[in-house]
Amino acid sequence: MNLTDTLKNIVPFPPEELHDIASHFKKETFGKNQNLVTEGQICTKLYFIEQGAGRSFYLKEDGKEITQWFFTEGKFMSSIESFFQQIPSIYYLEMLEDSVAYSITRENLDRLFEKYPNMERFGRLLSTEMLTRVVNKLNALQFQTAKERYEYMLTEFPDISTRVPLGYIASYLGMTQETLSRIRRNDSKKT
Amino acid sequence: MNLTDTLKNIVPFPPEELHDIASHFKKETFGKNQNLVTEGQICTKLYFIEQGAGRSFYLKEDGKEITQWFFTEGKFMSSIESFFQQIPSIYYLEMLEDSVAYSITRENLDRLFEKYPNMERFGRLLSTEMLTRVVNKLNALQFQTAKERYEYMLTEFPDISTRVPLGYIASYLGMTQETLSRIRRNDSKKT
DNA sequence: TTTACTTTTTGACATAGGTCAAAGGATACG
DNA sequence: CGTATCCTTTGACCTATGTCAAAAAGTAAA
Repeated sequence: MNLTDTLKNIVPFPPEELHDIASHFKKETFGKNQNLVTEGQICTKLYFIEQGAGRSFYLKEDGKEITQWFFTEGKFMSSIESFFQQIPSIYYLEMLEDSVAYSITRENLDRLFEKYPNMERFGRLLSTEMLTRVVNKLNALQFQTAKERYEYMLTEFPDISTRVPLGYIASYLGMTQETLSRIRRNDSKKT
Repeated sequence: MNLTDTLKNIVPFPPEELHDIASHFKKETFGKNQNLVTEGQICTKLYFIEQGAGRSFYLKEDGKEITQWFFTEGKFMSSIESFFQQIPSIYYLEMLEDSVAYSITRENLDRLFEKYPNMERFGRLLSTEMLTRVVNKLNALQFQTAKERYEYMLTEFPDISTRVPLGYIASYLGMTQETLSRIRRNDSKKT
């Protein structure tokens, strides 16, 4: 799950472009529970996760954390709206495990967009892919029962359920921790 | 709300590019309740709505229609996943009023992507914009009450509530028609 | 291994919103 | 106009899921 392979898989960049692009990413390591972005900050970087896992979440008025998305190895992570529109983030970005990531700043990314039409294409394909994922979640939330939503989540993030606390998953699915716990109990009974 | 102005507002195309791009769109008119795409078909076109309104929806197993998105004047409409990945659509596209649209095929659009880096950029910006809209809806559905979801909808589609049947809006918001009717009643009491 | 802390499970109860059925209102058409 | 059709509202009742509180299980630190 390294960066250059991931780039190549989406757009067939010529080697020299690929090299130039990759050189604009900077390796960073993060500890478990470390925040990359907090509410109100402008998210200045896009991260590629080589190893580890993270999430985006926001705080409701009553202080409860609502998980918005999970990010794992081989995926790009950012507070998308904040990063692309350079506005204060309403989300926190938090690593859930010790992680290794490669980051690129907005300015550098924009330079790459200017320089390589392939890179524009990459950006377009990445955001349409993300769009279809988000739409899938939307469909799950719009009219499915708590149990069906949990099943959707198992297909979207097959391994996350064993890697993060239950409550994070529950809020991601728009239900309480207690409800999710009960769903799991019934699942294991039947099997 | 015409096509060339909309294009120009998103990316500053030079006039000759703009002209070439616009010439690949074909004017089409549709009657109220006409379907542009039905379930199982591959969506071959992207539509720009100059006049009118439409929606995408899917059928649940029990036959109920679930509205997924509304499209109005000045917006692009398509079964996004089907159009971009050329896979059978799980959604219907339906016009809700007599409408005028400009359509472009996937092949022609791809040619424009090849020809003009500006066009790739346009595609990228369009999909990030759509992404943030979808994320907004997601947040509304994930942890808000029926009433709050209705309020979200009034900001996202200010005029749609007077243009389409109540049931279409209710399913868009993940609630029943009866619930939405009750919410509206209480709203008007208080005002 | 004892202590402290975090996460998950369980139980009792409350409630928002769903379901079903029927009655009103609109709108369109012959 | 009159009648058929569609859309919205209302009422009565029900259920999935939320809330609150406590117990249990798991993990880490000392």
